[in-house]
Amino acid sequence: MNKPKVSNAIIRRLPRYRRYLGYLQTKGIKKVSSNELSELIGYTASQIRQDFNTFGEFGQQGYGYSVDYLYKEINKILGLDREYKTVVVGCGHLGQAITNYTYYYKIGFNIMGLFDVNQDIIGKVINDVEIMDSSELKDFVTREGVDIGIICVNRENAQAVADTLVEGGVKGIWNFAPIDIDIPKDVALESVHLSDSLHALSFMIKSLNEKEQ
Amino acid sequence: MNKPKVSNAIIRRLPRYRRYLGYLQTKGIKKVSSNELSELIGYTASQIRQDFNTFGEFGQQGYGYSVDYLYKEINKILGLDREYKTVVVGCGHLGQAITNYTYYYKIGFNIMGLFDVNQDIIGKVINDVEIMDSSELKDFVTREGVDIGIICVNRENAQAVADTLVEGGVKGIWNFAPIDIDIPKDVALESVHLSDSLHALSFMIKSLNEKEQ
DNA sequence: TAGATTGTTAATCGATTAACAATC
DNA sequence: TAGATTGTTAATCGATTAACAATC
Repeated sequence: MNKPKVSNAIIRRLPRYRRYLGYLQTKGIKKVSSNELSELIGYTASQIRQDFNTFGEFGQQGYGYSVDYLYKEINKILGLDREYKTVVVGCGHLGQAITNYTYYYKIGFNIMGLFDVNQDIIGKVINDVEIMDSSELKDFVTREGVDIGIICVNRENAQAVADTLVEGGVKGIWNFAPIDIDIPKDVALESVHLSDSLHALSFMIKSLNEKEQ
Repeated sequence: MNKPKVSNAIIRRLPRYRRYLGYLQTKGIKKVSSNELSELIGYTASQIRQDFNTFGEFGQQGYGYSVDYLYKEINKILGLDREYKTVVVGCGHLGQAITNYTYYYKIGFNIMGLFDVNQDIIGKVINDVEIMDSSELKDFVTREGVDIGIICVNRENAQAVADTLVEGGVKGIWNFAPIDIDIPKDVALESVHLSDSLHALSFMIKSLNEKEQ
């Protein structure tokens, strides 16, 4: 009922904490202090403690944090302690890359269906999932109770696909089309704007160039 | 000499301004006020004016901003008024998607070479560029004066590829491997952490769920 | 117990927003 | 000229950092 309202800055840091804790786990490290994490990740120890304490008390004074426990708790915070039924719309290289990626690191995101409008590739099977005609998208999403739709179509069709996904009842959309799509505010939206990212890189290169001169 | 030190927040907004100004251009719109931009993009008019004035005076009091002029100026600010020699390392689906993408929206990022370690695909041609053996990467980068390296290899090999690119003398790296690579601070680095993005989406879905209950 | 490190409050810093004088 | 809108300063807000008491 009472939304705690977590800032976007913290949301962006959480997956990073998770990544490093996973790394420590593979190293067999059992315990870590905020200072050690600070050295590893690059955030201040103070910020790390503040971030964790937004969600609970996960440490032990005088000792530090249990890597295993903290990793599990952050997974819970991120909502990674469950499975998400997922579809990919648009099976070009990007769609296939994302499908493989999600398949490979399979932790909770099950690709239930692939969709495309191109008749030449409909019927093709990728990672045990058949590519279906996009005209079946809405029915499939509704029938199967799909949670997440991944949009890998072009700019022109992205909004229409998003509308269909929302009508079908998805809870979240991961958008790769280079456009800001519009959806109801009770559906989560995460967009990856590759061109924006590339242009930010261009800016940084230019800035470093100017500094040198 | 004197670095103006532009905040990361502004850097992230700049490509977005560019995107919307490009959109206004295709609509044939010649003039826009900070209030109109605010409505369109979602930032406050005050922030928009502040952002622009970090770099210069691009508007005219009582009138607004010339779309064409502002678009050109933002391109200059972003360093998009030049060409970048670019290579892609790793030609799986992701590498090919990025190659196609960069080829399709060809504005300044020329893919000069593609590299992979897989002998089965070396020699294959994508968008007029042949896939070469990764062992030739460093020589190629040095010889051709490559500016940007795009890393689309797996986590295990990403740091080694980055090292090679830096040795070859690139000015910037666009990294898609799910790891924080380490490079000298005079080389620009932009990482796209797909898993972090997906996990942020998961968090947002969970938060919206909890709000509903 | 003494030392270490968290949890948390208070201080600082930076970014965003509001307000308005300048001026087209 | 009057109206509109920028450029810019000042006020506010929020996020980060510092400090330290609590406590393992």
